[in-house]
Amino acid sequence: MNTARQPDPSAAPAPAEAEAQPPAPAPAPAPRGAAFLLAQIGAHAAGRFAERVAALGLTPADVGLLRMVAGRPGRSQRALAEDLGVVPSRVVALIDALEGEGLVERRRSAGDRRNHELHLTPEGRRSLGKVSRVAAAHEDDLLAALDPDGRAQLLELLERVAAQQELTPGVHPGYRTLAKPAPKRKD
Amino acid sequence: MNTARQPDPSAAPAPAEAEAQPPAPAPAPAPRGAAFLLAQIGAHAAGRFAERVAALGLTPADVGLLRMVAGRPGRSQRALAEDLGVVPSRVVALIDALEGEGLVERRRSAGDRRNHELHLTPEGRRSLGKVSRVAAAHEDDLLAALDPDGRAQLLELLERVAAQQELTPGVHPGYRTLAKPAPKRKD
DNA sequence: TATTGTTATACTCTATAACTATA
DNA sequence: TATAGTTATAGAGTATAACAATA
Repeated sequence: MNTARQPDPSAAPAPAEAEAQPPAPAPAPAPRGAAFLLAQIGAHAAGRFAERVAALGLTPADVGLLRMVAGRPGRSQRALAEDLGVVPSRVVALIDALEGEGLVERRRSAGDRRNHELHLTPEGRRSLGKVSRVAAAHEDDLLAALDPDGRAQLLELLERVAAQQELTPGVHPGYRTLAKPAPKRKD
Repeated sequence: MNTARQPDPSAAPAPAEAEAQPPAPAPAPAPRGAAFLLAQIGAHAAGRFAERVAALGLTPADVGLLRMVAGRPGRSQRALAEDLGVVPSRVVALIDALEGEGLVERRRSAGDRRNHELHLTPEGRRSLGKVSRVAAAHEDDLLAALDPDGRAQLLELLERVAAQQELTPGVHPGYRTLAKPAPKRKD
């Protein structure tokens, strides 16, 4: 795994493309707010994390699911679906994959035989351990620009924002059919 | 548009599910680092922004494209594709949509008739103006937890991270086939 | 022959809804 | 009749690659 290189079209100064444009002091209404930076860095971070866990044969969604199962073993798929904000059929597919790799186990509930209690296998636990190490490296690379003090500051600010926005701790919105693609065009 | 509500399964304490797990003081390896928060908040921000611009009949990708065309009118589709890190055929589809709504215009280049020079129409400019207002409201809502001082701090920290990570200003990684979904499973 | 833009095709992901088995 | 889980189907979005026009 490399460390943090992005292509870098780097928007070369562009030869002014003289045509009808004035010297253009601020030609591009490029978004420069914190909201855009958060979305940009967030997507970048998610992408890099995906690359890293892909090396472990996992997707970010897999990781989230492993974490939730680890956090509360015995959970039903329906409960999981609700917490993640996805449809139950999607949980089926996700668990199928994890079970196929021997990381998660479905157990028929004794009490209500319709339920599947979800549990991590020993290998699932090992896998999650690897994820933790990967996540630590990821964090360190992503915040390479900041010293411990800056990182603490950033963390504190982000926590305040997350709390005020009522984001469920540990649940990435990526599960929730990310903001319906579009209102459907008319042509 | 509402302001900032997310479901909120709120991770109820969970009845300890006694089985083989000890009382588990920290049962869930829920990610609590800044990297995760950045990804989480970033996705949330992107989703909310998508909702807002959807009200204008636009997708976030449309907005990015409008901004780039506005920033450097006359650009060719190929140049745009390179800057965004996407394949040219995708630019075709994006521009088709924007042209269909009369926001962008293709003009055959006089010099090289293979090229299409892209320009904003007056309506495209108006549309971008609306986007700016929406973006400001979005920023304000997203950072409601922070006072002006905190916002400035956050912005500064994010800018440092973005620069170190070599993120192209104004270009959301969402265009770049977000980190190939998975390494393909073996079952 | 190389390049810009376009179209055609295939693939992946996801939600919807029908279906099974339990209750 | 209602609920947990599953399967079948269809839709959206995207990349790949073949193609047309121009250089």
